[in-house]
Amino acid sequence: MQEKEISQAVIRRMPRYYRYLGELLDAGVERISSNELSHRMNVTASQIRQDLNNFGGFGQQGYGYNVKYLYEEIGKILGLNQTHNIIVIGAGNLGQALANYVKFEKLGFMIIGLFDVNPALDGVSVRGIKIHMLDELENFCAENQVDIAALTMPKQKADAIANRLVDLGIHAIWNFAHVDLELIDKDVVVENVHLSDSLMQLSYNVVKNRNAKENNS
Amino acid sequence: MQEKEISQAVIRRMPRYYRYLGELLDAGVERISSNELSHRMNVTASQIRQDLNNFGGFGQQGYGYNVKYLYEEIGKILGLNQTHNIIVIGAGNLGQALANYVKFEKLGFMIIGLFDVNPALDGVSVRGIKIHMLDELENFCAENQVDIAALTMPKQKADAIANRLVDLGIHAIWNFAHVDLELIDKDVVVENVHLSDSLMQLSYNVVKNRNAKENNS
DNA sequence: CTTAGGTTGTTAAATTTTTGACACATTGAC
DNA sequence: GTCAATGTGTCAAAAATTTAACAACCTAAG
Repeated sequence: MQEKEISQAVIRRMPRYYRYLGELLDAGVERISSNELSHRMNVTASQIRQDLNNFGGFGQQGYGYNVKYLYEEIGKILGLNQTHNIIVIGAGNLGQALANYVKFEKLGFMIIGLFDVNPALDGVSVRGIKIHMLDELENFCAENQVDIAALTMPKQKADAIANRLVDLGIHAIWNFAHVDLELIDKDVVVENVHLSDSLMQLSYNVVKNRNAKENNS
Repeated sequence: MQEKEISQAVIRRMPRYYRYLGELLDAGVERISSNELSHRMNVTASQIRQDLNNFGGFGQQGYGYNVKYLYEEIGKILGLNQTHNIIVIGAGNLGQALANYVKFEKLGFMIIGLFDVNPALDGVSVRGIKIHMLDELENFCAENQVDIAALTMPKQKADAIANRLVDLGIHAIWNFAHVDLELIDKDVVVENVHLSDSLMQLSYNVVKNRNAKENNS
């Protein structure tokens, strides 16, 4: 069905389009041209048209794009027309932060369980979501449809748990641990969120900016 | 000093090199060739050499790269040879998660204060880091050197606070709010961490993977 | 000292990504 | 109904990024 491979560079931009279209929708805007959207989003109109055309022609010449229609179509492309059940491994601050983030539910991502090894957390609930002990993982996965696992535990344990999850039939991992998971030959999709990396990128740009100023003065 | 602009694509890869070199260092490895590193990291050796050469020749023909030296040099490039003071705006779960993340300190990023509007949090400490009320922001910035502000509050307030921070002399923002900050003509470096976007990317790949399997069967 | 093997820095080619240009379809005013 | 204005989809050009190739150089063994 997927006619040709679409580059991840394009995929990375789709959520941003989705966000802006959602805002337009809330503001009651009915239609928008690639040109106007390009001004708001600070990208070229050509890129918007090119990106969208990877998935089909959603616009109409002389009219532009219907905001509601395009919003829904991008939602479908991103798989937001179905719900995804998520479990979070690691019920520390970050795990609990994810559980508390209501926004995800609006997008169809339901956090249905948290797991940890700390006995003090056993049975505790976060916004109605129960924290389980890690050894209950197998039972839980047998009784519930789990689509995505978010990994927020220390990096030392990440690899072992990732492999355990894949063997349990979970083929998508949202990885917050500060390692590149080694899942060679496994049928699994991984999305990394490396906060330290992001912070280092910021740091680089801070220092660059500071140096540029000094040289100008 | 910065001879030519280095593309953000290269900068995005530097923290990953830094991480792998740190692991090699811990493992007691003294020297490494771009070829061996490329196998471990699953990139081309050519890309490694090309990337590093943007910043100067750190290797030696016939020898390779000295792990310790290269690690330190990349650290300098990323600005990790100096400390950066961070304040976190929003002391909810995510803000507290950041405050609890010891790893950042090892990299030289010191979280020196949390801010919130919730009176219940006034004076509470997270790992020794005090939570202040948001109206103390001006005083705090006058009395402390603040390099980076992390924004973890709801998106509705993000823009106003970002502008307030810049006016207070903070020129770097680590933005977790689910908006693109509007800081036109301001002298500020922004690094976005859009968790929802990341999750949508994962969702796209999940659905794609699922479809591919169905078509093969 | 010589030489075979190994590895970088660098140049060139290939590939991917982004931008520009325009034919042609649609709208809406008159 | 006509026509100027608008705006997409798409093709081609430009720019950026990645990969390949190789000369120059270093290491280390004999």
